[in-house]
Amino acid sequence: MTLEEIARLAGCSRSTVSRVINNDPNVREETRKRVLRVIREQDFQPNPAARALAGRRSRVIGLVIPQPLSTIFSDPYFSTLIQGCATACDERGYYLMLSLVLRQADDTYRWLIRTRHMDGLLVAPPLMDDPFIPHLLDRCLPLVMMGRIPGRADIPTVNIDNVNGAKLATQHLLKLGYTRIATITGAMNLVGAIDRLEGFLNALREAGIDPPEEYIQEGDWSEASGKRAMENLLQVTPPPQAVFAASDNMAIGAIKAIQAAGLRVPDDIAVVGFDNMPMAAMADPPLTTINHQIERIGFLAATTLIDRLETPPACMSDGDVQHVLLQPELVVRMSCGQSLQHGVVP
Amino acid sequence: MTLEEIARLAGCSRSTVSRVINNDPNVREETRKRVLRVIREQDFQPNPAARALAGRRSRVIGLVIPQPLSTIFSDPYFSTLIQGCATACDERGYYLMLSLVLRQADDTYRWLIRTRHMDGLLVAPPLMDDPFIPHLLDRCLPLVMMGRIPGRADIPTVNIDNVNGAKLATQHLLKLGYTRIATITGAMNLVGAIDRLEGFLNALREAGIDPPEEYIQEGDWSEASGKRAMENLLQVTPPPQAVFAASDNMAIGAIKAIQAAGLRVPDDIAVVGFDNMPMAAMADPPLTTINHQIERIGFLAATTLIDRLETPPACMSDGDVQHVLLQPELVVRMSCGQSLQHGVVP
DNA sequence: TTGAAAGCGCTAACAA
DNA sequence: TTGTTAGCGCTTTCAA
Repeated sequence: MTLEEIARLAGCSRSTVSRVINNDPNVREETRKRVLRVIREQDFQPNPAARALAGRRSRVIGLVIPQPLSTIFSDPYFSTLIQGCATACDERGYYLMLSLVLRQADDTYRWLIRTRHMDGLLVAPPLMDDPFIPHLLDRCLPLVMMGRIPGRADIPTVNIDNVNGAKLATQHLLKLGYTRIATITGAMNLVGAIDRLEGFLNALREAGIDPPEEYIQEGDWSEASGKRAMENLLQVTPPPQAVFAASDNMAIGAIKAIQAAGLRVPDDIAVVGFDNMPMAAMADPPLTTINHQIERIGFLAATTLIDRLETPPACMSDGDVQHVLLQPELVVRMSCGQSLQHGVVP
Repeated sequence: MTLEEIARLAGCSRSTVSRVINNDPNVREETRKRVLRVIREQDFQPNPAARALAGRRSRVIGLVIPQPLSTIFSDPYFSTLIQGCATACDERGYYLMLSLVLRQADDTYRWLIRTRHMDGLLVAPPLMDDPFIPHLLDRCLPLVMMGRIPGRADIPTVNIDNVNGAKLATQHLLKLGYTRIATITGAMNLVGAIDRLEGFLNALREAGIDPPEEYIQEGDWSEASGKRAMENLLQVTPPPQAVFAASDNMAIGAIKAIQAAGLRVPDDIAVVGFDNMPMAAMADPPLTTINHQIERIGFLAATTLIDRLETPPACMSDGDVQHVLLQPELVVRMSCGQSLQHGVVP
């Protein structure tokens, strides 16, 4: 089944059918209806290869997650993010193609771009000094980052305010009266980890507190790393009264380390996480954390990219680069040592 | 950059360049070298849309996992499987496209097929009574299943011998002297869960044991479900001396339930898992389990599919349908109550 | 509002 | 072993 055959059945020309398929307004309403009926009757779907060749666009969007496959497929964070991207693509008639970066090599990226298999790229999470970015811009492949990318205001981003989120969490601990507050950071090659650490430090600084170096432990977002980091913190004298972990995963690891040492959360040490993943509410004790809309990030990023792709270059001014910054919110549960009198449970 | 331009630079015709790109043997070695040099110099990559249109094949393979996204992206099982598929595709010059099935609806599958975006499909895990399969065969989209599919010898499969794996695990428990052996099954809408239950029952039957109904608890592969199932088993009188869980996830849930009840593994109740995931070796106590090569399943399935795609229809006889069955092996650790005298640690 | 016609960049049959 | 040529099924001017 081809455009030509649909045209014959609908009693019009191939061009008209093409216009209907592409929502061109220059079609008489009656004609449009007739064509749509035939398309439906025949269960017709235009050949994507032919569309891509003639139209110079594939309607495929790539999603690049510069992390090992094992990370992508174990952290529920990515599942949620991908769901958001996929939903937006689906609504707009695009395909989302997860670009599985098998080797973290430079030429993988180049290959990705040269193949021209996709019209644009969604990338997350941003790395510090990602060698990818310059390549992409060279090749003029439209790109939306899910996360802040330092020093490049020319790339559209959709992001949550990590600095402010970490600040909210830390300020809550301060408000509860803790003064010896430690943090377990994410992997420091990621911009998000840097930002969350900054928010933590900002809050303490504003309270006139300068934490000792040993109170800042680096993790890698995983539960195991949170546990290890907490074990280190328990060795410090004096030990912290409260810990802000940059992810729920790590917060839960920290809780386990505390409990394994025979101490109680929050009575002996309070813990706050970040991300409000499903496991946070189920933890024992339920985890106080920072809620943000991960799925929405994916959705907005994909929408932003598709909008860009569908804007004729003529209408696109340089000032149009979008930077969306979503505000997170504090969710108070039990692990910080306070009942549910503050904050919002979504 | 197009074939035509490469041809001009290499001093030959477009067809010759095309032949070089497609590894056609009918090219003089000298010519081939010259063309390859120009291709490399120009960093040329043929336009995939044009290739797909002219060649009627896209070199894209779809991977369909009929499970919720949250499951796909949390169980390390899938990460490993996908890695295998992706590696094989990469080696053979194919793209692997993860088909994210957002809505588990019938028309999603139809859409997937009609779009003709991909040359073939890899599907796992097989469901009992999957409505997908008939659709696929209608549309003649080549397909390889990763897992057994009951009653359809005409579909190629790559699978591990789940029945035998479960039997090995159960026989090991029998050999250690346990007689009251229970099982926690996977989700019973999956063929693999059915098969593992069958292997368990076979082993007991051959030993002349007929387990009470309450010794068979249904889980859903997740740790939480394993915990719940084990809690049920602890209520049964007499309680089992040993438990075969159809996945490591569930085995670890079971261990936690046993320990939460103040009992010890393996002293009070022995536990055996299935899959030999990384977490199995790290569990406390380390988990006796069934090892099989998940990544290899993915690799072989993709290879099988690509071979089929590249076999001219004329050379393909109906008898060629491949059914690969990999044999799993027992890995003895501590959770079954025996030192490392049997079995193989890979 | 519609149709005719010229490609998009490649593959593959056929001819040389 | 190589070149010529006719499409693949669509989008997109341009003209009517």
